[in-house]
Amino acid sequence: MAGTTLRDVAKRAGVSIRTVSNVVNGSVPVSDELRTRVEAALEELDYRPNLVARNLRRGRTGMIALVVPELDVPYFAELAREVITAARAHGYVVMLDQTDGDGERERELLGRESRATMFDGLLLSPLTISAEELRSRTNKVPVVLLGEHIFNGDFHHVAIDNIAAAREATEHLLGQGRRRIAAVGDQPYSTGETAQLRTIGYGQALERAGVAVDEDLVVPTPRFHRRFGAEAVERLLALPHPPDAVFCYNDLLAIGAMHALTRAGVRIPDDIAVIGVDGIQEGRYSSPALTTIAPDKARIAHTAVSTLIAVIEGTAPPPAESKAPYRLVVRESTAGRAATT
Amino acid sequence: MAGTTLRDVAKRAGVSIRTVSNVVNGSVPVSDELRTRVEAALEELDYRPNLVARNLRRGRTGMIALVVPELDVPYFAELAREVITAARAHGYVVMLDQTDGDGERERELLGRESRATMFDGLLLSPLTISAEELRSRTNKVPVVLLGEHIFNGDFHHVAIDNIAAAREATEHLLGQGRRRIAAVGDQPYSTGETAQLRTIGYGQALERAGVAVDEDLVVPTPRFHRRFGAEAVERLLALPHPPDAVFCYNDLLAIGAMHALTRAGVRIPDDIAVIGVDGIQEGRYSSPALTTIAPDKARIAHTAVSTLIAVIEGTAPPPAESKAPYRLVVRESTAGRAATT
DNA sequence: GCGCCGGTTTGCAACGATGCAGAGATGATG
DNA sequence: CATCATCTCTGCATCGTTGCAAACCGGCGC
Repeated sequence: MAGTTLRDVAKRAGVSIRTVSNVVNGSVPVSDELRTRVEAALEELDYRPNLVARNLRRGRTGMIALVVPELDVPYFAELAREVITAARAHGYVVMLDQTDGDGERERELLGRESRATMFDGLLLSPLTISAEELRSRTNKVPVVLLGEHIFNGDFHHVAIDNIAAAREATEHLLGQGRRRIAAVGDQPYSTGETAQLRTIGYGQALERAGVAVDEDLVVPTPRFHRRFGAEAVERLLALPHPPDAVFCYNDLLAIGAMHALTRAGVRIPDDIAVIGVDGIQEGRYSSPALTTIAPDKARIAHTAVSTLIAVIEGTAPPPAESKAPYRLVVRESTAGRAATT
Repeated sequence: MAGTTLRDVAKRAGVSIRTVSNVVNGSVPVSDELRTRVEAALEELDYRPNLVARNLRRGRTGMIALVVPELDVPYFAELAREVITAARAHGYVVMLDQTDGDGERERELLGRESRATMFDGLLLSPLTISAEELRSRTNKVPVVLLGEHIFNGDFHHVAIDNIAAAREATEHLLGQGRRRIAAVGDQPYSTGETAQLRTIGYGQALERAGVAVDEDLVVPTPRFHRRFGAEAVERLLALPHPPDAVFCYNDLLAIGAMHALTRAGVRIPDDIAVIGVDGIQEGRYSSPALTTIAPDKARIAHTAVSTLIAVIEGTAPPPAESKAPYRLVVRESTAGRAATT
């Protein structure tokens, strides 16, 4: 059952192990005669290098780990796709794990029993773990963070400018003449930093437009899932003065929100406009199609992977946050039937 | 940069390497005195076992690979989630890769340069690779197939009964009084086996109901993506006698179809009912919510992982196909506003 | 003919861990 | 008191590969 080893091939070809290795790796010149013999033997025995042994010797595995909260959340699935693609372009493969938003699981990653020694580096999209914990527990494994959760200068990290993105989203709604704009997805507690940034951006836009923030219109949600978007909308519709637009902090919330609005007989965007963040594919084909702030996931993945590999190779500049580009994609949910894309 | 090794700890604690190993693994009894000393040293030096070395020695990596066509397709993302969870329960981690439906990529997996030696086993959701290719190239890596693509007896494989599932979907529509039922997603060429099975089930249901198959209503699509569902519907609506229901071979097609129908002003389900397959979360919050045949992904993942591990450990029965359960989830797209879940 | 050179080929050690068998120490047994 | 069993603890070999440096070889210049 065990595979063919260099030794087997060497014996068969009548050369030293080292020569076979040289042929396989092509790094050192080998005479035509031996090369031919060795190649024949490789073929006959169907040799496959044992990568575990090679990795041990080389001190590199060619694997990075990507850890996201939930893979069935489209944003993370789409991001994972890009990360895998980017990693492949650099000759790396990706081990994928999910934390289910469980802090324990995130901590495990860095603990004694973690598999961290199997990876050259770690891409982490943290949900609940704090900066200090991360700093103290990082076992010298190169880490690049995805998303905004931790923003002190200790880690490389790649994210969009959440404040600006939220501001733009809100301004887009204001530009449509909306004035009672709800914000769905706030998380006013320690691990909700991304959400809090978006609330700040939302507030900035309102302020600049001279619109007062109505606290009733800022609805927190425990997670960024469809059902919480729906629940939030139900609460908003029950207000004495319901909103005329809803800025959801991600597309899933927005889709849940639209679902609830549609059920309630509210017309989108005529009565209430909806905008999300994430640019997931689902939003293109929802009814109505969802306007969204779409981060450039390919760029995020590419930057994150490149940075991580630079850290691995020791050629990285000091930790810094890298702002990823995003764009406003206007579709039916805010623009009426004249929409695009 | 390199981590602390057993040797370092041994030196520090004044014991042999082997003893440290014994403490770490806990397999062999160690006296309290030494244990204490060793544990202190482990702590002080922050020792982490080098898993690459351990794997080399043990001949196991504790990793399995999951290869799907596209991770940004919700079905695969949701399945991947379950696979990762199931694998974790068995102490395995998952390397994830995607083939983009590219046969070359699938073949690479099994080629000389593949990383297969890094995994104990492979879960493959094949899209284009043929049974023969797979058989001839499999390098003794334990493999379990997901989905219906290959169904001869050479491989373990886990899937729903596609014929029966398609029949039930169609029967559900028939049961609603629909008679002109379109089928969207046929793939009448060599690598479209799953689709072909669904077409068979569709035909069976019609036949049993005494409804003739109208070839105009069977629309092939190159892939199972939203846009092809939309395109198919556009073609169907252009027919002299449009359908009164659409059975889409997966949920993404169905969502694309509903999008196109809604845009065309067609009422769902009043004018045309829509049903999909896959039971993705997206369908719960689409407008209208999508009726679907939902395979039990957790079961599929669990069965696949268990089987794979059995193969790895040499305790597996001979290759067989395992039929996974599924259920019909009725929502608004076929049932009107009285829907559930 | 000798020494040196460049290009090949090789053996040995090492990556860091575990399997195995044996060495010590301890206590029980006759 | 000698013998033996038991329990710890240790050293060595090994997993399959690659880095290193030395050995080898034919040919060339002097």
